[in-house]
Amino acid sequence: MKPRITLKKIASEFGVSISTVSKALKDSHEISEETREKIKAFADYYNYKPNSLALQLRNQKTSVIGVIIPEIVHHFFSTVINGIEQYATKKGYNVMVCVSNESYEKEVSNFSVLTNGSVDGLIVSIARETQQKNDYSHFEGLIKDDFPLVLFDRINENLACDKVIIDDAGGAYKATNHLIEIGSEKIALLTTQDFITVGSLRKEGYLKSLRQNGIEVDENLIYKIDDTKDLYEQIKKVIFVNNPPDAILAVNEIYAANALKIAKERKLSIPKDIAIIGFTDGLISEFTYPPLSEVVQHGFEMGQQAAELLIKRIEQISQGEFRKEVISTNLKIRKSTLSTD
Amino acid sequence: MKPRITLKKIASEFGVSISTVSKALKDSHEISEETREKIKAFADYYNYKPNSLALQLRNQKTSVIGVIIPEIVHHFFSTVINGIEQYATKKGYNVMVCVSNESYEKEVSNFSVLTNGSVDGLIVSIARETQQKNDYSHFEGLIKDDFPLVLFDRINENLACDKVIIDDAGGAYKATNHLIEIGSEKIALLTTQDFITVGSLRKEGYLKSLRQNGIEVDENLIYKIDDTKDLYEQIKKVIFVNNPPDAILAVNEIYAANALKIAKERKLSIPKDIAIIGFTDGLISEFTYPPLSEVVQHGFEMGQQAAELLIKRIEQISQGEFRKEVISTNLKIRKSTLSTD
DNA sequence: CTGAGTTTCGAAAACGTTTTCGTGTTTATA
DNA sequence: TATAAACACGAAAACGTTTTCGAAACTCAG
Repeated sequence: MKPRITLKKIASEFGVSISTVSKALKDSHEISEETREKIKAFADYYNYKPNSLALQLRNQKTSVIGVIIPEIVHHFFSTVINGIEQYATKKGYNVMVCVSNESYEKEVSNFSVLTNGSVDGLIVSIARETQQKNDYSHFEGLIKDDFPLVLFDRINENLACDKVIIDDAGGAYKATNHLIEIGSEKIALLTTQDFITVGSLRKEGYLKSLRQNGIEVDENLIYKIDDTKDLYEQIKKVIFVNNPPDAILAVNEIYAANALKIAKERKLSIPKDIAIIGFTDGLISEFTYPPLSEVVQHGFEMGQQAAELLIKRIEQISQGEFRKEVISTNLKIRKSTLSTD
Repeated sequence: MKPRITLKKIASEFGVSISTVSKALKDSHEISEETREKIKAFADYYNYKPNSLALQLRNQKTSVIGVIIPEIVHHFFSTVINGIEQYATKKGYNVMVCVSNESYEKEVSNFSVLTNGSVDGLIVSIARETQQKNDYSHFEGLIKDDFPLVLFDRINENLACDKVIIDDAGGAYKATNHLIEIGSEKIALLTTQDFITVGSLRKEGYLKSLRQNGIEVDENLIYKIDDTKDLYEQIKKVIFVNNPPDAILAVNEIYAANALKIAKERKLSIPKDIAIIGFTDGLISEFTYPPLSEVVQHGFEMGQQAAELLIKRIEQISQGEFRKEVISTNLKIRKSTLSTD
């Protein structure tokens, strides 16, 4: 690669000092019209652009925000990134993305790479393994130094930083209410293991709705899916039983889509025999048969919010007092819960 | 944010020079055991880590690779990023992602932001608008300076740089052959507008298969979908006609899924009345009813290949002679083309 | 012609690091 | 005891930029 042209080279070209060149290029009145013009012409010709590393070092500011997510091949997370990216770009920031791959160790290593001066702040959604280990020392280190940090979706309540979550409990509550309204009585919940915060929050919303509607909670109807094992087999056990549930609330799209598929394999009519609704963020729901009703999670807004909170921290527009933004959900009713009687 | 600790601060703490501290921390034999130990202990206690900006500036190397993609909320592209990220991480590089949003202007601005010293090289998939305008001056500027650059998927043949594409023509050829084998005679092609290279390559494969099998090409069966307009309405015109095709090859998953949905709305039996296969990269195909057959594009491998090519350029392992890697596709046959007679 | 003011530029510090080279002190050897 | 070698450290340059401050040189009024 050809070395880029620098102030020094331009300076030596004209036998002037570096400072003169710098000022000339910034149209400083300190430099004579004549000198200015010739320097600018030359710089222009050689397509001079200030080296951003040098600027970042001098200004002690990178204008880059780091994002660490558990996976990137995931509609929800990529939607959030999109929101982050868009807001960041608008504010003159760039985005550096790292993937923890749900691994504690990779998350820690991402932390150490990103927080050595290369980014002004960090937006993180916590890896599964970290939630499982319940070890947040890498976060605490940053927090101690007041490093700008925003958590989203997979958060930890005890960490002192800005957070943005979706209204998990509320969404599950609304969805369960909806199922009850259409006449469901035996509603199974397909949720994650307990240590995944969003899973347990959604479970709470489900429980709240049942209680309010006077439906007794049956623990046997609550299935905690292990994401590291075969989903299909686990969900099969929900539906291929003697007395299957008449409705399913799934905490994500994949669980819901699998449930739908399996229900059809069991020749159940949907939603007549079994209604299905999922927390869904992707494109699957629209194209299943019947299309899946969903709790819509507004990932894009979430990303924007996260970026806004972070940038306000970085630029010291907000100080002290950490905020927790809750992105509300809404129901999109499709044929999987809409009985067409 | 608390300022991070630097060599200078450590030096002044012990009344030694910066160089001494630097050497001590690197276990240089030049420094006495005693001095070394106390400096290391102190640095450790204050969690010293070298400022990466300073290192990058000094070493003239950022160990960051920039990626510019048209969209990020897109299964294929995020899969590619995943491949890039994984390979890059393995080689000690970080990834900076920018989204052009299919816009020429944003692509150009991404270029100028990323190529001012903040990345060692660039991996790009060209924006739709750029392909339409056919203006590649921003690429040519980089190429003139031998800036490490790799194009993937949406490439331009005339640009002198490394490229990695999938075997678009081959995939379409295989898919069309498959449709013919199962007895289809009137095969519609749902493709993109001509300026999208992958679309036109896939069309070529389709045409080749038809010709080889002695089927006359009917231009009326080739539908060029405009992505900026309503897909559903456009695809409806393919199927809600007097004599609908008995097979459809779609150049992406969304077209295929829509076609499937619409065919069912028209009460066509799949694959009996109409077989459908798509170039698909996402999760939809598995969950439609019937599940969609697909030409599998190996996005992850593509990302890895792109990263490998780029890093070899950056590290001057490869020089001159640009390479063009072709990632082969394979067919995944599902019920949408598998007649179960 | 002198003093003040203006114009035009350069030196140097600063950001944080690494590395080469030099220098002073101590130790060992003849 | 003189000399060489080993040891322990510091100064300074380099990466590329911005900015403050100082200083020449020039202009102009009195």
